[in-house]
Parts: sequence; C-alpha cells; structure tokens
Amino acid sequence: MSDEEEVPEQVAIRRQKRQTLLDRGAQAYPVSVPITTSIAQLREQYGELDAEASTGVSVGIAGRIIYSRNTGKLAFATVAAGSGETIQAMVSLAQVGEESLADWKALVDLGDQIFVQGEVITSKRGELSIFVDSWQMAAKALRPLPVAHKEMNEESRVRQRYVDLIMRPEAQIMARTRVKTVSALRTSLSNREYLEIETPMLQTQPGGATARPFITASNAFGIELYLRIAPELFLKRAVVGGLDQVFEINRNFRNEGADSTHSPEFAMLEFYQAFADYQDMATITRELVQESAHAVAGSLTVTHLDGSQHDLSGVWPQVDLYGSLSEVTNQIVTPETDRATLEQMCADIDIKFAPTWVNGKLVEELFEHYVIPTFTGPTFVMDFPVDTSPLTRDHRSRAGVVEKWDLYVDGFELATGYSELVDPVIQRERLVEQASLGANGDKEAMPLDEDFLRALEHGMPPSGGVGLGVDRLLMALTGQGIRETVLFPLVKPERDR
RNA sequence: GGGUCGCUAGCUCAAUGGUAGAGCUGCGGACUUUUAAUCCGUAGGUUCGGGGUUCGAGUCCCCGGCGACCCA
Repeated sequence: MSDEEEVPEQVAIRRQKRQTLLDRGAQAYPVSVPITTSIAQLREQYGELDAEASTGVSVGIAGRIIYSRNTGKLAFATVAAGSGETIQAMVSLAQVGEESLADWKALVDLGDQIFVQGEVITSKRGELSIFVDSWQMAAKALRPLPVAHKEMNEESRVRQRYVDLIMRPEAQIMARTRVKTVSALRTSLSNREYLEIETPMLQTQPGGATARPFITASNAFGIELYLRIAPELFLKRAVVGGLDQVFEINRNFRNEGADSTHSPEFAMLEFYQAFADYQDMATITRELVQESAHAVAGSLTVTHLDGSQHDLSGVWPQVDLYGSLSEVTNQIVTPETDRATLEQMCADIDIKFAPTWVNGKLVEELFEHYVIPTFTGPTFVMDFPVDTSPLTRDHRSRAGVVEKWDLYVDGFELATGYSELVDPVIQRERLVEQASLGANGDKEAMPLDEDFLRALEHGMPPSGGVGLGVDRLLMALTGQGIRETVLFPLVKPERDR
C-alpha cells in the first residue's frame, strides 16, 4: 500500500484495521472458517423459540455484518446471509473476555464477513441470537456500505450491483426470480419434447433479424465476424436436419441504443417446431408465459413492485393488425393502401419516417401509435405486412400479409411468432430484395446467406417458430425496467473524476 | 435523435450570486439486552470536467461527461 495513494478516510481506516489483524497473528481473509450450519437453517430450526430461551446447542455461522450496536460490556450485531436471512450475534465481556470484546468493537465494521461460534439462544426481546464464545474475521471489508435506510441512486445500483445485492432485498429477489423464470422455460419446453441446442454466437454473416450487428474479427482466419443478432437461421438448419423441436436460450447482440425496454445484449428464447403453424406457436407461447408466472408468483396473477396486479390467465385475445388500425383511425388501411395515404397518416401524428422505409414499416408505426395503447392485457397482434417480415410465409388465405403475430404485454413486445417461410425460392427472392435494401444504405437489412438457402433447398418441413425476450418476460412478471432484470447491464464507463 | 431534470462529504440530501451545511457512516468517550440502539464530543469537500460572465459562481452562460424520465 503506497502512502501516496489517495483513498477516502474510511477506506484508509479499514486498511489499518486489516493490518492490525495481521500484526497480531490473526487473519483478515482466512481460507475457510469452521461453519456448522447456515443462518437460514437456524431460522427454520429455532425460529419459534420464546424470549430468553437457551438451547445448549453450539453452532458456527458466518455472514455479513449489516447492523452493529456496541454497548458497554455486551455488543450486538446483525449478521446477514447473502439471500437476506439474518441472525443476531451477542458478544459479552463475561463470555469472550476483555481483549476479544475490545477487538470486536475496534476491528469489526459494518460490511465485514464475520464468523461467530456459540450457543443458540434468544435475547430478552426474543431475538434469535448466537451467544458468542469466539469470533473470527471471515473477510475484512475495506469499503463502507451505503446507509441502509436510504435508497441508493439508480446509477450506483446498476454500476455496483454487488452493493445493490447486499443492500436491497428487491435486487436479490430479482436475481432469483430470473433464475426461476429461465428454469421454468426450460422445464416447460423440455416437457414438450423440445431439445435445447447451442448455435453460433460468432457468425460469418449476421442474419435472422433486421438489426445492426457488432463487428469483430478472427485473427486466425483473417475474416470479419459478427456477434449474432439472432439464432434463427441456425435453429432452422437444425430443423432441416431432423431436430424437429429445438430451442435455444442465449444472448443476442444488437448494435443499437439502450432505453427502458432495449439493451445492446439481451437474452432471447427461440423455439421451432416442425409441423406446427403460428396458431400452434401462439398457444405454446401463452402456456410458457403462464407456466413461468406460476413458477415465479405461484399464480397467474402477478404483482408488480408498485403493487399493481396483472392477470395473465385465460386465453388471450387476438387482434388483426390492419383491421384494428382501421377501426381505431376510422380509415380503412389494408396492404393495398397507397404510399401517399400512409405518409399523410404518419405526418398527421408527427411520426418521422425515412424515404427508405417500406410501406409495411409505416403501417407498423401507425399501429404502435394508435392501437397498442388500447390493449388492456396480453394481446396477440395477427398478420403483419409482407415487406417487413422476410422470413415469414405468406398468409394461407389473405393477400399482402404474412402469418406472423406479435405478443404485447404491458405495452411492449414480449414475443413474436411465425409460420416459417420454408419455400427456398420465395425465401431467396425475399433475401435478395433485403440485400438490395442493404446496398441502398439500410444498415439493418439482411445480407444473403447462401448456406441457409442451401439448407432450405434440402426441404424444411412446415414449421412454426417463436422468439421471446427473456428480459422482457421478467419485465412482464415483475414490472421492472430491463436494466433491473439484468444483473450486470451494460453501462458506459465512468470517466476519470 | 429531441426535450426536461439531476450530478455537492463514504451514503442520502440542503445551501436569494456573498464564510459549502445536516442526518447516517467514521473517529474518541459512556453504557451487560440492543433492533436504523441511545447519549456526549469530533473529523470529513477538486460542489462531475473544462471554459466564460462577475468585485465574488455549488448557484448564471457555453462546451463536454454520466444518469433518470418523457417524446420520436
């Protein structure tokens, strides 16, 4: 430790306490401490004791000091396990002796990981406690924790999630809810005979969605590589090969802005099923969301952090995209509606559009503006414009639209499902058209993936497919923003201050 | 991309353009049943960075950084 190094006073003091421990032959960071049980287990086993009970049972436990009350000859501390269970430690002069009590007061700080060994008792006020025979530093914290009874600001919570997890039970709950949710998705899909497979994150050309990719490079191959924007084209290759029901839960990367519903890297579930169509996939998607809600909340009514309740039960309504837009605007809009009319409608409500935007994109913008705010519960939006959905097959009976739905929950898009386009000739035409858009400067358009087309030319069975945002599912279940659902969201680096 | 708001002590926040403060934390002391312990004392600042206006800037203006919210 250099004297020239500028550290806050409280950090310097804690470093000195660490050194004091070492100087007297104790350890500040022992390789292990002899715990015999967990705080949670003690709570479960002895949670019902009366006040001033003694058990005669001696245990060793470890945890983080989150409150400390040093009185004269009997000191109290609240020791917390990572998941939030707490137990009180009582350090008395009579039990540990003068020197040990003095060291406890002088060297143990809020935030330290501590080991205590002693009898399980309850205090006069009935608090479950360890009456300490001996104690030992388990890991000295060199930085002070923020104050416990004021909320940290949002930026610090995201930048230092480890502190957020220590201080805020909601952060712990969210992290654990995410695990439950992903696990429920895997279980639900596995119960339906789906196989979880892994497809490339590094791709020689990005595809399966319209988005700008992150670009990287292979030194060994001397070529550009792209972080995937979607796994779709590989999952479909797997279906061509006879893996009839496949899914993947993993990260996608899109080189775009971040806001309360978008993150540059986000977790996505995609699943594909041969001999299913988009209606079949809508049913499975609803069931997956409902089974996740049940796993997380024990009910199909989920409660958000603000206390509002959201019912996810039942069969969810399906609204027709063009039909509902026509209804809300009192103006017939169809796939045949001409460009000038659409542009005028957008201009009327100040939607700024680029000349490169296709008609379907204008329709979708209008739809988002007019219709989405009218949804009151989970809603499937059915049958999208052809020109924004190059990987979806034409509707079986309606011209100008494709068999695609978007599932909206709480006003945002949670999932999207297709009857997949499997005709390799039409797929090639669509991709060529997309590639020409790319040549015209639309950086989101898809390049031509010859190997994917070759796979389709081997015959892909009629199939349904779905993409579901895992972060967004967490948002729907908890009512939190995307940055709260992700443990360590991307944050811009702090400049030197 | 546009707009609004914010950034001050370890943390949460104050401060008409006029000596930068409080609570908690820390440090010293008292206290053998405390629960955000209490009581007494005390320390702690590059006010996000840079420039400008002014006798004087945390405060006003400009540029930049980071974040939140709203709009597109």
